[in-house]
Amino acid sequence: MKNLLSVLKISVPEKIFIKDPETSDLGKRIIEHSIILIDEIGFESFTFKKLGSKIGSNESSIYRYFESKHKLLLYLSSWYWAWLEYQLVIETFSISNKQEKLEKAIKVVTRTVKEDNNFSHINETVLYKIIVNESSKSFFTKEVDAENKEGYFEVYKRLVSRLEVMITEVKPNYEYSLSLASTIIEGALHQHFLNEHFPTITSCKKGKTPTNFFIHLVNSNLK
Amino acid sequence: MKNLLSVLKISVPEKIFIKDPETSDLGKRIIEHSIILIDEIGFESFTFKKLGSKIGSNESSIYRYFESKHKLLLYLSSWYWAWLEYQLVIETFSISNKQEKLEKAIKVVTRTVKEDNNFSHINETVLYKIIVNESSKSFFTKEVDAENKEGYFEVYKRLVSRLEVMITEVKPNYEYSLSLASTIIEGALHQHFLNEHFPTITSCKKGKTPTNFFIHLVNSNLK
DNA sequence: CAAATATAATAGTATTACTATCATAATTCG
DNA sequence: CGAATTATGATAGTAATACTATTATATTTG
Repeated sequence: MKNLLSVLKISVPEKIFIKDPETSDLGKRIIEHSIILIDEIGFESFTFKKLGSKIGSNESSIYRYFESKHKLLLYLSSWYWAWLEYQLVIETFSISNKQEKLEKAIKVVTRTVKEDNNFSHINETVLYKIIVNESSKSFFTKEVDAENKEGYFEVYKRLVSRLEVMITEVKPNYEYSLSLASTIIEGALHQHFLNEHFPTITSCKKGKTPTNFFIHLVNSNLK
Repeated sequence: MKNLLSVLKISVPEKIFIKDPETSDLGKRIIEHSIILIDEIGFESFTFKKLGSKIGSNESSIYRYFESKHKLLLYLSSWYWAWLEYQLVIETFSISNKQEKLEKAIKVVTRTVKEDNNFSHINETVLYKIIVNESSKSFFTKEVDAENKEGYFEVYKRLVSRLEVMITEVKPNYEYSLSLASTIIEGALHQHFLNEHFPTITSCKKGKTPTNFFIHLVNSNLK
């Protein structure tokens, strides 16, 4: 994976940023440390001023890359979903058995990101924590519909669609494949959150993972 | 329902408020209009100052009821879950067939709140919209664990537990009943959100409701 | 009717989420 | 190489936010 990604670039919708952070050293430091800082203090308390002082740069310089911290969150989310999509595609590509392929897909989209793949400045393990805890704030806004029209959520929607296709392959006449796909992806994040903060309302603990839960759910559903 | 609730009072954990808004006219107006205003402008743009001018009262007076707008959101969420719990209990109480009872329970917790039951100053239809769009912000914070210890999420967790009990009644040896219960409750909100904002990634449209989806899912799962 | 309590009015504070301007450093290109 | 362009930094400023504090005025209760 490391080798492949050294030639590929995770692609995020262009309208999300003013200047592509991948094109400069400062840009990369913005991304790298925004992930760390948001994880540390939470998205609400996160400001460009604080980030600036963390990376020894200026607030105004960060504004040259992102219009607002909301746009930065959109960037991080899109990046994560694109990265997951990439993994989904390569890890299922060569599997011809439909059932097996779907099972692998569920594994990929529901597993906890624990190891840092660090082919880049982005720490995926920490980014994953942000996705679990903060990413929904990127769409629970009054501007969702306008931003959706601008294509800000394309990557996420494409990932759901890819999973949906695999579900439909296994059970062509199933009426709720899209809802099942979106439930798996969002539900896995939610179960991870519950495991960490509200363990009394999740079965996912001691070896029982969200992956186990969703594979079991899908298997008995599509039989 | 209207009659029963005129003697009952929806009970919200006491630590959430400074002064119980149910005990005064101003308090009730705060709740009534905060729901309308949050729905109108979104939780981010909502302020006590704006609410004050809407209800012809003063910012400082609202602070005597709630420490912060975050606490107000916790109040509204708890109120909603308590109201749902109440409906869950009465609507399933007399059903002795376990399968049928569970199905009714899923209906109650996944249905769209469309009609206003207006036994009180609270418009449940609008409150439901807030739950779909804003309520997750009440737990996606750096203070969740501390607030969880204070009991702020008790009502929500109790609702999940009640559903879990009914699932276990139908299939005692099922390993993931808690995760299934939490997935149904959170997942239904998510599907409602998708239906409104990202219709391309949900099957729930034109007569196909989140209720249909989850009932189908659970039925084929627990068979 | 006095005392207690609730509400309103006003002021003040540190911080936020920016925008604008100007200076300086680094890069590119003829 | 030197000029022009572009990127970054420093500073200042603004309206709004999320409060706290104080004092005044209603309203309720005993």
